[in-house]
Amino acid sequence: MTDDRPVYLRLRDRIAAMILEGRVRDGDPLPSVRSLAADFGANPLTVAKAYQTFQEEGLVTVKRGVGMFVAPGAADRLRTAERKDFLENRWPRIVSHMRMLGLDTEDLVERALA
Amino acid sequence: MTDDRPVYLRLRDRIAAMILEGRVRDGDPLPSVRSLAADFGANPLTVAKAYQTFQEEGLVTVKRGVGMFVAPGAADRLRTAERKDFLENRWPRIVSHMRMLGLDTEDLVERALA
DNA sequence: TGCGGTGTATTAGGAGACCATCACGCTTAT
DNA sequence: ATAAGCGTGATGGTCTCCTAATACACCGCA
Repeated sequence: MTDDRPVYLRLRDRIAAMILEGRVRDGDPLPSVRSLAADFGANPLTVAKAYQTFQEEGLVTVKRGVGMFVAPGAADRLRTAERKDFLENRWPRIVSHMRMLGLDTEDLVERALA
Repeated sequence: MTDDRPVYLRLRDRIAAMILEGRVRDGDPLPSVRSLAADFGANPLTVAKAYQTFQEEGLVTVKRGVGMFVAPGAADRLRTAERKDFLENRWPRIVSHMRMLGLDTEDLVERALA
């Protein structure tokens, strides 16, 4: 209801949040696909699909038979990429939508600090 | 690429924008499903599906064999509903996402709506 | 009355996401 | 050496959603 996006994308967001919020740092081990699958009530392959998107960007390194680890500088690179995507793609649309709805600046900022 | 959402939802946004921006007013005829389909390169039934979401909310009235028309007070009701949805559901997530990225919400909002 | 416009019910196709299963190769700890 | 845990590959199936093609029912006007 609240989020109808695919499971593997929500998992991707969860993993990204762990890195961006510093809950896991460079070189730290990430949760195994099996444990994350158990936590999330999902299939291990679905979790693997989420991790795969980070591997392709070199943000996590894989040691076969051991696990997945945060790549060096992953947090910075991820933050840079996410900022760029947000500011260049998402934010302009959000702004035009807000203008179309005639939303007030004070109202938005006020709610943002709640 | 830039928007992977279903066609009927993008059409819904386009129709909503026509109403919210006052390009069509109460009682005005809306583009026929066939003409909109031709413009958008979509199927007439896909357009009909977009219109259907507005019918269910009573924002457009249907005259079979004639066309679709903007219902009385549609713009106001639509604006109210869209504002509520944005402020209650979308905006909080956007704000938390900006915080995670270390972006200044207040600064961005003021620049955007200046 | 006939024609061209309208919306729409039916039906079917296709794509994507997700899960289940089995198996394999790898590494680490016991 | 053995066992346990790890990521990964190959299949296959199911489910949901989106989209499409066809055909039909309706209305207004010449």
